[in-house]
Order: sequence, then structure tokens, then C-alpha cells
Amino acid sequence: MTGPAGAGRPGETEFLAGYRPGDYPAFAVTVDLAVLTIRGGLLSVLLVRRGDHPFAGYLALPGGFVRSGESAEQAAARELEEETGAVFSGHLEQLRTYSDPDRDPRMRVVSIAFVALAPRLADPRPGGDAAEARWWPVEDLGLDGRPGGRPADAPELAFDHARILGDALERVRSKLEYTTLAARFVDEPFTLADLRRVYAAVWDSAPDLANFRRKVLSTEGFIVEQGRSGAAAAGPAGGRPPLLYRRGHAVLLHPPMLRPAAGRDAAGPP
Amino acid sequence: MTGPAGAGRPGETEFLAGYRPGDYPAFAVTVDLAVLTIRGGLLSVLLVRRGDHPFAGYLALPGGFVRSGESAEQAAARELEEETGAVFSGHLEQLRTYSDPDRDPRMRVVSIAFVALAPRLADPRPGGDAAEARWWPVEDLGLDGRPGGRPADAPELAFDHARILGDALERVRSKLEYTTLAARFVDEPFTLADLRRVYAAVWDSAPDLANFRRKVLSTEGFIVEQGRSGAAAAGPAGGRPPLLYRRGHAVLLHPPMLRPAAGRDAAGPP
DNA sequence: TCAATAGTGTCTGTCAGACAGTATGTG
DNA sequence: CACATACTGTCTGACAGACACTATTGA
Repeated sequence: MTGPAGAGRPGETEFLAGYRPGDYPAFAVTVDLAVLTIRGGLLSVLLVRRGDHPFAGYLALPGGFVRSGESAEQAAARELEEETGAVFSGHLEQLRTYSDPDRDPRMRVVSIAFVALAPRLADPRPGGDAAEARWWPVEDLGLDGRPGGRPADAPELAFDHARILGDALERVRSKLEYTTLAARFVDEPFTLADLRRVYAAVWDSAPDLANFRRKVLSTEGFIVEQGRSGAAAAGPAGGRPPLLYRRGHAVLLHPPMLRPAAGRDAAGPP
Repeated sequence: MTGPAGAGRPGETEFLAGYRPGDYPAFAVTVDLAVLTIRGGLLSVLLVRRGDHPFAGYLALPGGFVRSGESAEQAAARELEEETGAVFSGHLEQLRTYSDPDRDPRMRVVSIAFVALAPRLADPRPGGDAAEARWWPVEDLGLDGRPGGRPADAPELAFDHARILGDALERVRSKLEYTTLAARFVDEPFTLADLRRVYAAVWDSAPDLANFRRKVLSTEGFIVEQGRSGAAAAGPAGGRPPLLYRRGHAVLLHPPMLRPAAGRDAAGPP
């Protein structure tokens, strides 16, 4: 792949010098972020409460406009740092783009959605037009037909953000199956029990402990042993202190660790 | 998920009546299509030769601007029909969005890329500024480090289309593992040998015939038996006439059919 | 009968599910 | 000691890889 931009292709410099943009429709482009973490054993998402119309008072995914000189990825990283007040070092990946013509009643907006994963972040600070920003356990949002059904008091999300968040959850649930992404949810060093709690929270069902250990430890490069804690970091006293690990270099799991049968439907993009 | 657009949220109608768009950066939004099919046992992609600057004379993915009233999905379907001259009935899915600020030297363009799969399409007809449109076996493009290396005469693609096509190929290769997508590449009715040739072409290595049969036939809803051909459609004479099948309703494969070890690296989004 | 393609049977190793058991720490 | 947590062993069934085998057609 040779460079796309201002390269030396025959006649092109002259062409570009005389080029005037045609009248193509103009769009505003935003990024929306599904920032996920595990808090208190629950998969949680960062939501802001909107101060302004439209959808004033509704909960929404944090996000903002892409600026002239930046890519969507740069805009997502910038918004993430504005929202959390610190450089973001976790996992950030593009989810998909939402472009229904009437998804924003103000104007034509195309939104490029991202998923971010992080171990326990500092409590977020509000910014921009967000009146409030906090973590919500996803089960309190009643997005998917999870056991227990939609909580009666489940808040409604602004725009098409319920759909975006639903897609983000499906992406993360399925990526835990065939990647080592789970380890991005925990602080280092971590124990195998910590890592297993990530799967339990994301899949809403804990894999069998012994089988989980066998799989994780036999996957070369998933996690790296780090020694035993002098007297374990947290946790209630009592019990044998666990071995500690950090993230390894492996990215993919082969073969994958499939989640239990439930929640495996709904095709959707990978 | 209740409707995003012109709903009756308190105070919003008044707000929208007085709303004037702020000065957010304006972007052109395009769709780019990686249209894939199997031709002569080779995975092939539809490419156009550009007539205009920039990248005049280069090969490019077909695509075009998203219009004011349509979603990216609608634009992709429209371009596909313009390009092939018929209503497109195959599989079309969003790949990802490319937004590097300098990916197009003319102006700021965000491109939403799609992957389309179809059984042998009519030979394409050129349209728009495409001087020529034809199928290219992907192995002739030398995109990935495939055995044989990059052909000396491999053409260079315009813009960042080599990257987009590379991502599209990885998407399709991996989706064959855990979905029934392969069946979207063949005309109905088809034989098991036809279906296996799809895997052989996409993965560049044929799964063992007996194991392949066992897997496909034991996956309920992957394919449906359709009876035996009176005297097989095509193929060289001689040999036992095969059973015929059509696509079933199943979408996902559980557990997946993993491709052989090669080509399973390069993390990349799902 | 031969060539060619379709289709079957079966052995083997790998691995996940299930679950019972052992080890090592604290009070 | 009891108790809690960490960790191990092992039986079983499902399934993929490998490959030898049989079946059915046309020439």
C-alpha cells in the first residue's frame, strides 16, 4: 500500500491545483463511545445525562464531533480523555457507523461508534454539554432480553444509542470468545479469579473454574505468571494467597473459548 | 428502543423550530464496496479503473457519495445496483469506516466500507467515472503475504483501497469460520463440492472432504437437501451425480469450523 | 473395465464439561 | 482446629484430522 495522499502521480498536482469541490452533500460526523468496565462484578457502561435538546434529560453515550484535522480514531481518543480527565491507555476499537438520515432531528449526522474497555477508571468528570456522567450496570438498562426482563425503571437512551450499546455489548461478548481481550478489563497484576470474574460479568455466567484455568494457562501468551502476592492485595482475609499474573502478548485464542449456549443468536456483524 | 427522530419529547419541538446548525466541520461521506465472488475457483473482487484524477488510471473499489436522504446502507445498495445493472440480492454488510484526514487529496472524505458477497454476477457494466470494471482474482493483487509473494505485475490500488480490501478479505475469511456465509457465494441449487470449493477459494486451502461433509451436514439448517440432479448441471461428464442442496435458515456455526493454521494472525477488528 | 466423481466408516488425538478431590493460607 | 480460598486430577463425551474404503455414473 503506497501512500494515498499528496504523492507524485502523473498530472495530479496540476489537477489538484485547479480542483474545486463539487456540490456533494455535507455531513456532520461524530464519534460515540461505549466505554465499558467491570465495577462491583457488573459490566458497566459510562453514560452522560444530556443537558441540551434534543433528548434533554436523557442518558446518552459520551461523544462529540470529529474535528477537521483528525481521524475518527483520534477524535474518539480525545473525547475519552476529555471525559475521564486522563490519557486513556485501555483498548479502543471501532464498532460500526450509524447513518440513518433521521437519527438526529437537528441535522444530518453520521456517527462512528467505538468500544473502549478499561480496568476501573477514575470516576468520570462531566464535560461539554453533559450535565452528569456516571457508570451504569448494563443490566439496569434492560437492553437485551436478559433473564429478569427489562427493569421497570430502566432509563431510555437518547438517539439510537440503545442500539449502539446493544451492538457494542454483542461485540465484546463475542470477542471474549476468541481473543484475550478479557485481560484488558483488569488491573495488573491480577489473579485468575479476577480474570474469571470478567467473563462472569460480561457473559452473565461464570465458566467452570477448573476448565477456565486449564484453558487460560494452556494458551501460550495469554497471561504471564508474576509471582505470588506477599499477602494478597485486597479480598477478605483467609484463604490461600493466589498467584499473580499480567497480560501476555497473545491476542487471539485458538481454539476459542465458547460462551455457554445462551446469548449466542442475533447474527450481527462479527 | 423508542424512535430517535421527531418524537414528542418535552420542549423539543420548540427547540428544533429555533435551531440553527452550529459551525461544525463538514465532511463528504462516501461508500466503498468490496464486492466478492468466486470465479473459476478463485476469490475475485470487482475493481474499476479510474478515469479522473486523483489516481487517474489506478484500480479502485467501486463506490460513490452518500446522498442527502439515504443511509450508508442504502447508498451501498444503490451503488451496487448501478454497478451491476440489476437489483442486488446477495449479502451486504458494513465493514468499517476509514477517516484519515488525508486519505483523499481533494477534500475531507469519510468512507464507510462495505463487503458484498454474491454468486457469479453478470459481468459488470461500467458507470460513473469508472472507465472499466472487471473481476480481479485477489491473488493477483498481492495484498497479503500469501505464498508466491506479490506478483511483479500486481496493480496498485487508489486511495487506501488496498487496506480496505485487505480488511474485507480478513472479514470474509474469518466469517466463514463461524457463520454459514459460504453458501451465499454459490448459486442454488449447489452441491457439497461446490460449497467446499468456496472454502478452498477463500481460505486458499481446501478442508478435508469427509470432515467437511460431516460438519456441514450435521449443522442443522446450514443447507437443505434438494434431491438429486437428473443429470448434473455442469461439470465434465462421468462420475456419480451429486445430491443438490439449497441454503438453510441457520446463520451461525456452533462450534465454528476453524480454518487451517495459516492466515490466522493479524488481530484486526472482528 | 476404467476413469472419475460422490459419498461412507472408522481410528485417533485434542479438548471442553463436570465434578471430586487436595493444598495452603487466616483466625 | 475450622474455614475459606486456591489449585489439581480425572473421567467422559463431542468432535476434528487423517485416511482408507465403497458406490454410482459415463465412456
